Order: sequence, then structure tokens, then C-alpha cells
Amino acid sequence: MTYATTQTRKRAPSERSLETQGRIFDAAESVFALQGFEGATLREIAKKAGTQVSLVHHHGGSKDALFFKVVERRSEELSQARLQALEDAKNGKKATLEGLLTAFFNPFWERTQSSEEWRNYARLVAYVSTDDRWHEISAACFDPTAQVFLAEFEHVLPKSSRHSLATSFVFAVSAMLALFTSKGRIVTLADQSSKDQDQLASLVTYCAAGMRATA
Amino acid sequence: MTYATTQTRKRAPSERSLETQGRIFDAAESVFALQGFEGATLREIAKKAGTQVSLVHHHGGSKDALFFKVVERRSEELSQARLQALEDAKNGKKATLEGLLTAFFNPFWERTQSSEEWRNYARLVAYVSTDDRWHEISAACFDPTAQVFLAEFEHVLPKSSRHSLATSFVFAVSAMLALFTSKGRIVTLADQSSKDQDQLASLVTYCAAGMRATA
DNA sequence: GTCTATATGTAGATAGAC
DNA sequence: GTCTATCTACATATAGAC
Repeated sequence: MTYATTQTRKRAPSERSLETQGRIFDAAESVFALQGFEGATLREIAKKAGTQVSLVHHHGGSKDALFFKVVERRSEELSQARLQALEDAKNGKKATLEGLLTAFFNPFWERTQSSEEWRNYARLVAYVSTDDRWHEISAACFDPTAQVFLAEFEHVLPKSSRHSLATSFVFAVSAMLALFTSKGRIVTLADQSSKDQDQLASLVTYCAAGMRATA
Repeated sequence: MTYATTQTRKRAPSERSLETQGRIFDAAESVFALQGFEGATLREIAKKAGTQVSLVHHHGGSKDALFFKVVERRSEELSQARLQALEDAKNGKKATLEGLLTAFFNPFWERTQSSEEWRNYARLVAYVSTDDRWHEISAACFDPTAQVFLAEFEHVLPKSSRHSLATSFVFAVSAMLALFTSKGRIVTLADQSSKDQDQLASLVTYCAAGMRATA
């Protein structure tokens, strides 16, 4: 599978075109997140966007290419926000483990708290991350930033091997994604409706303790 | 969606029939695990099992029913093994947190280490667990045992609220499933091929520390 | 129980008018 | 860029011979 997304453009797209493209991408994001790749249909995406199937093809290309573009679309903003949060956390002095984890989690977390679209995107990222078929995509969109944070973890926990840090980091990412995908499961198991305040703080505490213990 | 799996049987199935059914279920398990529900086709399942599409229908019913049966098939063995391991861990005296986590993780882990089929099943469980669409299935197959373990965690960490324990437990399950689905990602991030010995021990240490820290 | 043949629906993709 | 109409392929599911 190849995911070519660039093409020579004859001219700048019109405003209406960009607006349509945005609606199509938002609709695709939502449908892919809820139904998976094969479960999604271009017809459903077109209907949700209020356009036609042929327009989905026009703006997104093949179904494969559309999927890649949708995953890629918000990943750049997310990566930059994470790297900026990392800089803020260090700010001259040495960052703490909790500070590093917060810098990694919070940019994603705060966006999902205030935006339905980012919640859809989070579900999509969880879907991509747990399936080897999309390894190529997640490697392209998320691994570079992950490598930067891994290097920081090495500074804070110098006794850890890189392999054990990578393992801990994967545990941390999977726990974060579980917050997006398993909110219902937590409530069911807890057998009560409870305020989910400070979930991010719990996640940071949990992962920091786990990383120190396995160091 | 309804998942009726029982029907009045006229007579005991022949040995050949059971053998065919086993091949079909194994094939379905593998294809569902690797392609997801919609990505799987009955044709591919039939081909892998060396039979015909109509036989897949005959033994599995509709695609929905087949999926449910495949998830359900090994869940009973897994639940019983977990509950037995729990009894062994307690064995009169009070179990430790690490002992409880090991009792929960190890029956699944040891099966995946020695069986390709259980590795497929583990991927399938990860797929079901991270998708709200299959909440009904995972609730039926896995929540009862999870509740038993949650009650044990309450004894060991009496200061924790049930909600924070449920959250910690979901983190733990997601980390366990990440071991099944993200082995490649760990290796990529670690940038080296490393022996993955004691991964189970690392998981237990990580989760126990996380649970104590958030208690 | 097992197989061949087929019914019926819908998927992704494109051609061509405007 | 947008829309209608349509091509082609393959999906699930079943009917019926053996």
C-alpha cells in the first residue's frame, strides 16, 4: 500500500473547495474512528459531509489515501504542541519524570476535553496504534516525537535500559489511549457514575510510578 | 445485533464434523484477529480452513454469530484458569498485589507464549477490547472475572476508591494487551533487537507500582 | 454434512455533463 | 469543483443436489 498525498496543484483551491474538503475530512475522521477502515464506507462519509461519493474521491483520492490524510492531518499540530510542552517543562532546568509525561499526555488530553473532533481523532489514533496493519502510518506520524521523549526519559532514569524504557513508554501510551476508548468500561466495572476529575493526573502518577519501579 | 449461539441439536455431531468445525473456528480466529470484523471475509476464512463458504455458514451461522462464537470459545478456559490461579495465589493466606496481578496476567500470557492460536486469540481480544462496538461481547466474556479480581484489589488496597481501582485495572489490561499488539513497536522504538525475557515480570512490577501510587 | 451454483445487495471507483 | 449515472467486483447468504 502506498499513501502518496502530494500532487502538483494547478492553482490555489477556492474557499468553497477548502470548506468542502474540511467537511469531508471531518466526516471521514468520525466514520473511520467509529467503524474502522473496512467498516467505513465512502457513501457514509459522503452523506455525513453532505456531498457525493465522487467528491470524496476528488478530495481524498482512494480510500487508502483518504485514511492516511485523515490520520496525518492533526498529527503535525499534536507533535508540535508536545515538543513545545516539552520545552516549557524543561525551561532551563532539568525536567521531572512527571513533567515529561505531562508534556506528552496533556496536549492530546486537553484537546479531547474541549473538542468533539479531537475525541474522534483520539479514537482513530487508538485504532491505528493497536493494529499492525497501520504500523507504517503510526511510525510516520508519531514515532519521531516518541523518540524525542524517549531520549528525555533516558536522562531522567539513567539506570534504565532503552528497551525497558521503550516497554514502559508503550505501556504509558496504551494506558492513555485506554482513557479515550474505555471510559464506558471503567464506569461499568466501577459500578457507579463517578466524577472523572483528575484522570490525567492519575494517569501521570500511575505511569511515573510504573516507570520508576521497572527502571 | 443478536448473538444467539445455541440451537436444539438433533444428534451428536460426527467426529469429522467437529474436526471441520475446529478448523473453521481456528481460521476465523486468525482472520478476524488480523483483519478485524469487516476486513475479514467468509471466503478467506473458508479458504484458510480448506472448506467452502457454505460450510462456514453451516457451522458458524451468520458472520456476527461466528464472530461471537470465536471470541467466546476460549474465554471460558481463560476465566477458569484465572480464577484457579487466584485461588492458588491466596491459598489460605492473604494474596499480595503482585500475586493478584500475576494470577490475572499469567494464564493468558503463558498460553500466548506456547501457542500460535492463543496469540491470534490475544490479538482478537485486544481488538474487541478497544472497540465500543463489541462492548456487549467483552462484557459477557470478560467482565465477570474482572469483577472478581477488582474485589480482591479492594482487599489489598483498602484505601482506594472503587473508581480509581477500576481505572488502574483498565490501565493494567491495556498494558497487557499492548504486549500482544505492540511488540514490533517496542522493538522499533528501542532501536535494537533485545531479548524479551521477563516481560511478564516487568508488566506486573509496572502495574503494581502504578496501582499503589494512585491508591 | 458437504458441495456447486446462484441470488441479492452494496462496495470502491470513474466517465462525462454542467 | 460539483453532480448524476454507471461499471465492475466481491460481499453475505441460501437453495438444492448428493
